[in-house]
Amino acid sequence: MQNKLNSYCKKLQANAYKITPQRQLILKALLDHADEHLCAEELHLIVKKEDPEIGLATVYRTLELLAGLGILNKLDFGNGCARYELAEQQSHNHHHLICVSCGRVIEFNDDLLESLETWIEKKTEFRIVDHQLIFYGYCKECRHNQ
Amino acid sequence: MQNKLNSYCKKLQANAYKITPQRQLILKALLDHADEHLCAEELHLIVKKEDPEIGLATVYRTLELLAGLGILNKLDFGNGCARYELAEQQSHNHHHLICVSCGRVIEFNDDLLESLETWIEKKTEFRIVDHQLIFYGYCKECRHNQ
DNA sequence: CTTACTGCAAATCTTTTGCAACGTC
DNA sequence: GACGTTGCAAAAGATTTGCAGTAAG
Repeated sequence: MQNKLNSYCKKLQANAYKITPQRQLILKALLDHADEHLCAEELHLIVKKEDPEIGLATVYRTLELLAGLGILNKLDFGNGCARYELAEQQSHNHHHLICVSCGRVIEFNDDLLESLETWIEKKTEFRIVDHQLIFYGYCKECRHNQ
Repeated sequence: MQNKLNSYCKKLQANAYKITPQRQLILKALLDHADEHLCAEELHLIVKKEDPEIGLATVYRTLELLAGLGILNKLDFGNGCARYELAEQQSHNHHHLICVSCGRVIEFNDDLLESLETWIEKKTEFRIVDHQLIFYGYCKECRHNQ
């Protein structure tokens, strides 16, 4: 936990960004909720508990900054707001199962997509640098409740 | 073209929705730009050429209606606005390559994902009803221009 | 001390909604 | 004629921006 926070701070410094209490709070909150895919508003609620003065705009600016540095992945689950996850600890090949009934987001790892990418690159001469795969459906619990 | 328009109108009527000039114009515009992934605003600009009175809200309401009937797929490429494509003529397994340089959207068909879905359903007991796969990268042209 | 960063409020952008008028069936 | 549909304007929700004050290096 603490060493991850440190490495993020180093990355900020390495790019001439300053380590501010707000940024540290936001990073800490992201680490504390590493499995949750928070959006800006939710993150704002969390960090406000520690520092009620912190502004929503700061959260947005920080998230954009961290995503630009590759510390975060910006995700779009079609809920009308962007969601974020820590990039580092996830492998390249992890995807999301979104339950259309309860909204639960389940992570799922796989590497089948890698061979697919290679095939596409050969076939289309498109140079792939990133991808997003989302499955919509019903999770185990929702299926049993119906 | 014309028979597709007819079949969409029949689907509307079958669900007790009325065939209005606005809805016909929107469907026609979607057919005329079947390869483009238009967003509400772009579609509005197109149909306004035929009927300057048509309102943006009507476009939004119609798109939502058509997506609900399965005539359209609603897509989210992370541009801050929803985009739409005609569902029917596309197979279930077609995906999008988005060039991060020029924004071009290239379609791409494949069925590798089907076996992946089957595997996931077995492994996670998640019942998949839909998916969205997006690749980000550089298209052939942008690669050559650099 | 310099320059980046913050909080606030206002602006922006996409999408939704309320409502009276209108048009389809 | 009934009721779904439209256009407009206002509202809503997410995100961005301008700016004056603040603080990190």
